[in-house]
Amino acid sequence: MYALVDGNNFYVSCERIFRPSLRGVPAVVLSNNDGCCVARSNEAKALGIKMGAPWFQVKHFEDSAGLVALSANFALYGDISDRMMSLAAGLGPTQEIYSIDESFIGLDGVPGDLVERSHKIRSRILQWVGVPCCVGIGTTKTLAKLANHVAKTAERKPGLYPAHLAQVCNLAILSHAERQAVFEATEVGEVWGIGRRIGKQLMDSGIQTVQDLVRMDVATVRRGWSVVLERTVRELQGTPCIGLDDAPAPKQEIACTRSFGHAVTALSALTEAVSEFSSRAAEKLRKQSSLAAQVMVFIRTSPFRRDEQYSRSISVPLRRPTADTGAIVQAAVLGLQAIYRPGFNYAKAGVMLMDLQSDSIRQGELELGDEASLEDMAENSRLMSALDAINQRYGKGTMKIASSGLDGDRRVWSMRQERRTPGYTTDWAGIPVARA
DNA sequence: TCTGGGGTCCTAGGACCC
DNA sequence: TCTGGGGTCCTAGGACCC
Repeated sequence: MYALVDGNNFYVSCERIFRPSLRGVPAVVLSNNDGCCVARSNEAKALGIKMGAPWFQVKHFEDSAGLVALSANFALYGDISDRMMSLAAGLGPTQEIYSIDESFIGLDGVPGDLVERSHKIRSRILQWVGVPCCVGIGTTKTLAKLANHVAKTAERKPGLYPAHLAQVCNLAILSHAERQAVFEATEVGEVWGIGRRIGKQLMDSGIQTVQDLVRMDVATVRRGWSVVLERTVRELQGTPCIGLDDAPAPKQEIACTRSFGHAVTALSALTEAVSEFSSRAAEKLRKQSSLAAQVMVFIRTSPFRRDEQYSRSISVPLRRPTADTGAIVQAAVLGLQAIYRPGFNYAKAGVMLMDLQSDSIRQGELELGDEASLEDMAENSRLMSALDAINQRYGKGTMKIASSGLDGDRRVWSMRQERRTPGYTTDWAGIPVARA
């Protein structure tokens, strides 16, 4: 048995903790670069604002409906997430943190009434952290996800589902008829694992509701679609196929990519950006104690513009697996020089570290004399530890590689973030002040 | 004018092996 | 005239997730 605890409109809810004036009003949080709406309050949803809607298309609601938009404040969301997760963990013996606002809880062996227990955890999270969340319970992770959807939707759109399923929904204790009614009221596209593409294919072949999908024969699903969809159907039928992953493996690739605040044409600006992205990626790499054997760099123009398009990437193998910022930046910049073409308005660039391996395994090698020695490598590794320690203690970017540009204002490629709230819980200067 | 970022898994097809 | 069979590994691309 699994539960899924999921924060409602998570980023907006985080912002509302410290800005009570946002409660009850339509509010959205924008993606990086203030580009798209990535979180919407219920009031914003009611205005018809879709997930991922470009900001410039819904901006008019600012005047007409009092819509408030904020830039993403990931330092805040990450911190609130940690607090929420530690309380959610109290629901059962095991926990998988699935995303910034969701965790699966393994419920095996939990005594008593699961619904009552979930309501308690839910109010504790609301009271102690300030984030409203919903809990879905089912015999498989896919069913728990579905139950969570029901719990949220029953709250937001009265009438679609029975009112007693709002906030906490345990599909496993519903009567057969009640569960069937829920399945019939839910479109296949809402199911975890069914995206736009497969959703449309299913609809086209007459499979419209979850009930239609559950009734399908798994062999037909496998033949007509894939083993992935077969797993989803089995999970909906109550056969667990996806286990709880409470000790996630280290990442197999690490990326840092950004759209620019303004189009960039010069190689010098791209070099700054690529240096910065590389060094951030290298930092993440060291954090999970890995080494990278390859660096991929890409640059591209904006597909939304009429201009002539250009998009290219290149993989640069590293001479030996490394987590050294200098070596990774060097490789990325070399790659950039190889793919750069003058005359284009570049909108985005990125760096990905690939072929990751643990830093506890070192490939031995022959000393050929013309390359950095093992002593140099050890030296660099100490340098990186010092760099990370300084930035950890005195704040991100206290020390950085000079090729990423020194003067913040002249970095034309920096992303736009015009509406960001302070780091209320992560920055001394951002702590809210209460006045008498 | 203005459209995010960071991941994972699966499959098909080609290269290569004996 | 007539040219095998059975594997593995790698990669690119597609689909999905939040």
